[in-house]
Amino acid sequence: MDTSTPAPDYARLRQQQRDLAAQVELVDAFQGLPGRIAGVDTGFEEGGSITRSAAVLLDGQSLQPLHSALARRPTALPYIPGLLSFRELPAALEALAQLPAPPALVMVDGHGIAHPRGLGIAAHLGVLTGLPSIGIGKSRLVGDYEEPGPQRGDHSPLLFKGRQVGWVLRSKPRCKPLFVSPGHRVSVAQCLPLVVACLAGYRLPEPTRLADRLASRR
DNA sequence: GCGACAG
DNA sequence: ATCTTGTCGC
Repeated sequence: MDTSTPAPDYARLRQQQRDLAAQVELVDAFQGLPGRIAGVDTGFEEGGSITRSAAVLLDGQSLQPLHSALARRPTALPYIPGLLSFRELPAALEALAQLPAPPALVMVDGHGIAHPRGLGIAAHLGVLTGLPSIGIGKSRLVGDYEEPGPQRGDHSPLLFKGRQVGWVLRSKPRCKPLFVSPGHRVSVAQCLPLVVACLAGYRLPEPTRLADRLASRR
């Protein structure tokens, strides 16, 4: 008999993204710096057959890690640009749910609304959990922009289909810029200062940097 | 048809 | 994302 998994219906997944994108809220759910911030990132083991997600909870003021969690799952889908969230979200949500306390904001490695259909992994995670979220991409998926200045903090708007979907941020001198976009319940204007406030001398903001260490390296 | 394309 | 050590430059 055939024990293989049925072929994923990519057209269905894309339609699901359009439906969920309609639920994204780009209005700030809080003011100032949240007391607890979570960072989420995903890596792979065994040549890609195992998906490994990490979630780290940090104190929003000191940026010190309070707790961390790991989740492993058999990889269900291949990597397809634009459909990344369906591949990484199952494990990422599991890791996030293992944290002892819910964060007031989640920073995810990947894009927010800077996506072909407005639902990058950070936006997808935000809509499913109801939590405010921000996407931190390390390279461009969609949008046009001017190269930001060389100083830490220099930035320029990321434009897509006639509107601003995020920012391109020089988080560290001599390093490639970061692509910052809101996920859910955070405004385009506020996602930038929130990420800048989490920078601690590295290219990636602390939440995502710490989650990356657990999901990939160590 | 051709080029682009998160992790 | 992952396979992989040392090495050049700031």
